[in-house]
Amino acid sequence: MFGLVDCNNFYCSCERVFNPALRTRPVVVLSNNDGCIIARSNEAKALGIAMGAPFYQAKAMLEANNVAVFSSNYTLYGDMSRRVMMLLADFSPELTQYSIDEAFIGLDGFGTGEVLREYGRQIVGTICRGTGIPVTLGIAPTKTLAKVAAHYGKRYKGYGGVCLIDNEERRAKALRGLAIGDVWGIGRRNAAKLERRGVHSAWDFAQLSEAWVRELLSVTGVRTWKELHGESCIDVGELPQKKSICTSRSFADAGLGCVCHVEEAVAGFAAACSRKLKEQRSCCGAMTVFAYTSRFRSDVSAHCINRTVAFPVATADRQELVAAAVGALRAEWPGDGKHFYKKAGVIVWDTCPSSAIQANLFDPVDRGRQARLAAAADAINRKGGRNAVRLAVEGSAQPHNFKREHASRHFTTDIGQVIRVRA
DNA sequence: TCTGGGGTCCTAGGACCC
DNA sequence: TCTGGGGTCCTAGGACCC
Repeated sequence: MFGLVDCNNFYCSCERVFNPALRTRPVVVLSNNDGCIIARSNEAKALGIAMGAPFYQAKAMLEANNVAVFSSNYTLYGDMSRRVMMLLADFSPELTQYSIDEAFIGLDGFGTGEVLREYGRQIVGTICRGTGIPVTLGIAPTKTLAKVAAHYGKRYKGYGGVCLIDNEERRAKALRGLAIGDVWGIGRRNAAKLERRGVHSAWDFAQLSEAWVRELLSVTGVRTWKELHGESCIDVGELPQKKSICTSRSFADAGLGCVCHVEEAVAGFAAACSRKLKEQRSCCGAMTVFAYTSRFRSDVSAHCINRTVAFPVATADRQELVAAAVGALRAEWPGDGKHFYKKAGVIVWDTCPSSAIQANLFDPVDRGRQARLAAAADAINRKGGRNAVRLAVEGSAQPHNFKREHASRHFTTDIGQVIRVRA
């Protein structure tokens, strides 16, 4: 049996933990740059606020309904996620974190029926008491069915946060009541495709023949189909090293028009990629730098920068990545001063473990010197904070062109920002 | 005026090999 | 008049997830 632990409205719940006055108010959290609404409390959902709605369009409505609005605070959410996962790890020898707010756990050997349900209640209760984050647990013989169970667990209070699909009767009932688009692995496109063919519920989908599903949705669709039948075949597994790593951002207002500003941003993205690569102990063989103008505006001239460079030897070196990114941007910069770039980013790919780098006979870089310099810089940054020492081209490293007007504090990671309790 | 930021997997088609 | 039968690798595009 598998359990899926899913934090309810995770970002909103994180904000509520540190601000009890929010418990009776609807809450939303915005994407980077205060662009879109990406998390909603149940009360906000009830107001009809859509996932992904542009903030500026919803603003008046949010104010009218006394909705509390927050810029995203990933420092806080990441730390709260870590706490949830740490508590969860005590309940099962197999834990796979699937996203910032979700994890699968193995539940074989923890009993069946009421015994298992009671164990589930312990899990949910422990996390809620230990972190203040409400969670739902779905339990079923496959991961897809565990997702289905969690779906019902969230909707019906009577389950007490734990929903079990452990027999044929419950499976059939659950699938009959679930819209096909709500099945894990069936996205918008495929849902529409299936609807057109008269498949409206998860149950309808399960009644199709395997060959039919294979024909329409390929092998990934067949895997979902089998999972709905109770045959476990999706392996979420321990996440291996990432094959590509992207760091990108949108810029506030109309965007950036000067090469020096975009260059500063791109240098920062490359530095972030270097850090992410080192965290997973890998190097990259190539990098892509991109920047583009707003895709929503037809009144200004559009332009897209996109350049890929290959490294002679796979690297994660900050200086080397930043230099490559800046060089690529400059090589593609049009120089007519006509464009305002709304978004830019750096993708590193072709990754390999840093223990298995293929050397190059004609390597132009002095690797020994590079490694010593990087080690010294990393040591300073471990002590003095992430960007205590950085490359000049990265600029202030305090990004001023990202909007965060509704930010909460770093309650759990900065001693200067912890909650003060008055006597 | 303003519209997020990450990832993975699969397939088809083209280029190449003998 | 007629023109084979295997393979691999790469890329772009599309689908999905949170």
